[in-house]
Amino acid sequence: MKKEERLVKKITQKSKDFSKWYVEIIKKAEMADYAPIKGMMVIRPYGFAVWENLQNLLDLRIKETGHSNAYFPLFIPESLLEKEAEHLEGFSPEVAWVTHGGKEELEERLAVRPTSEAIIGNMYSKWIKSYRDLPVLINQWANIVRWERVTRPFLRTTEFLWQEGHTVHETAEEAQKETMMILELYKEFTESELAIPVISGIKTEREKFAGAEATYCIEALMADGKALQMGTSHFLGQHFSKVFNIRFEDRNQKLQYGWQTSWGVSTRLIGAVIMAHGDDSGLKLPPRIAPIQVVIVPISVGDWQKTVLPVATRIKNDLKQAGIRVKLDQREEFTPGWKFANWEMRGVPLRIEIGPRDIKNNQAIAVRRDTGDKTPVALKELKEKVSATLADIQKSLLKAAFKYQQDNTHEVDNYEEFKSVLENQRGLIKTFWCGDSACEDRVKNETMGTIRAVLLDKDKSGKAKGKCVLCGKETDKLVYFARAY
RNA sequence: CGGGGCGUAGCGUAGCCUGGUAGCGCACAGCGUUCGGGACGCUGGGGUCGUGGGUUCGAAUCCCACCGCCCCGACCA
Repeated sequence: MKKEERLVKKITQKSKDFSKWYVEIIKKAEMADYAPIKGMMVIRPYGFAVWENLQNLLDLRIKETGHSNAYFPLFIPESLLEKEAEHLEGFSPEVAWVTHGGKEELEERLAVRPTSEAIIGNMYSKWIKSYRDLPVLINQWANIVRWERVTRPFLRTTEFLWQEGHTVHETAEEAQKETMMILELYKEFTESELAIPVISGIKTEREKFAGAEATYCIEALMADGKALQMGTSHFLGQHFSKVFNIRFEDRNQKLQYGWQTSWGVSTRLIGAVIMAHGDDSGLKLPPRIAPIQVVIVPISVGDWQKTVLPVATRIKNDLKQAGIRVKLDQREEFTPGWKFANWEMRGVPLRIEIGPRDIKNNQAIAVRRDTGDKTPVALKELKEKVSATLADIQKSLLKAAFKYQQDNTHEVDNYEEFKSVLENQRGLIKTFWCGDSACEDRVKNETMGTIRAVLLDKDKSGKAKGKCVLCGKETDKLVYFARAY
């Protein structure tokens, strides 16, 4: 009871006003703050540390699969951006343009990159001459600007950070294989590091990336029942290689256009982590990406500086040596109770309390952020217990998120039920769709639901055929509908 | 970009209708007592009342324009 009162007092409840909760958590946990420019935010040190952890973990995977990092220019000449018509049309409403250098008006406008296919394609055409130059497997970590009308911290900001892979291959099969490999890599990454389960599949024509042949995606279900696109992997075919003239002489001495892919995830993932795991007490960060995995709060009573603090310090050093990101909060201006609440707000996965009573018993109290469980742990076992508990928290966060996803995935076979689910419960709707964009548009107009992904064959698990939820036509397209961010 | 709502200290707000010294809580600073779930007392600092213009002797308050934010639609990682 007391606990609930406290929470109500401090932050908006997640269930009561999700949007407000989300923004409040971000500000109070010092993840980010609004900048004095519309739609732009400052990622504060705590939030940026999450990004750095996430980035490192993903970067490792990208490199393990044979890719190298590089960096391309922020500005893209208009003439380059114009080359792929569909691409330009898709992005032009949200491109920021540089028109002046100092006082001089530029002869050609420069786009602030909304994505880098164009500038990278331009460079690749210079570098690729032979099949021996392939595959080109390059990734870049960069900032992107898209002039969005509606923005939200992390989920959609005018400028955001991301990673974009751009590869070129000899054959369509190879490029397709790369596209799918990255899709799987993203899926594995979000599940094992962010503890967010995702659905994956292919986008419809309507939803695919401007200029791509096919867009594959991972999508996660958020706590308000809306779906969030977490990452995309595009099979670009030869669209860009044809317009940027990326040609090579193949093994039969014939000139061929390269087969390309591009793929990316962004700082949006941080927003997903906040929404997926957070609760009324604040953030819950998965241990794998938490800037602080363990916080030690000494109980500052009596001559604690002489009795408690040395033990707390020793614990800190032990854990640090074991490779755990640990912080000892020995500030005197705050009471233990305040610190408990504060670190919970910031989502630290595990707290260790140690006071005079514990010292006597040669123990400390370990408190889990995910469950709230308090367990006394013998000091000599602490290192092992902490490591094990962190691993368990990571697992249980994923498990809880997975359960939520399952509980909110509705298999539906008629449109009445479809509408009612989307209206009342939201969540993911798994159903058949004929493939006709007229049916897709009708759903969007009537329910605001969109097709998040068309399931790939391997994920269909037996359900090969069914009837379109709208028109009733026989189809093999099993899809997920949802309202989306 | 349409429809609605809101801008007063870092945050949450009172005051606006009926023009006349900007107030409160939290946070912040200092000192002291505290400290096992958001401590308490005393003292103190902090305000272009979103911005610009107008009306008026006088504007947070009335009028106009603009900007920003939130919600609901259209567009998107």
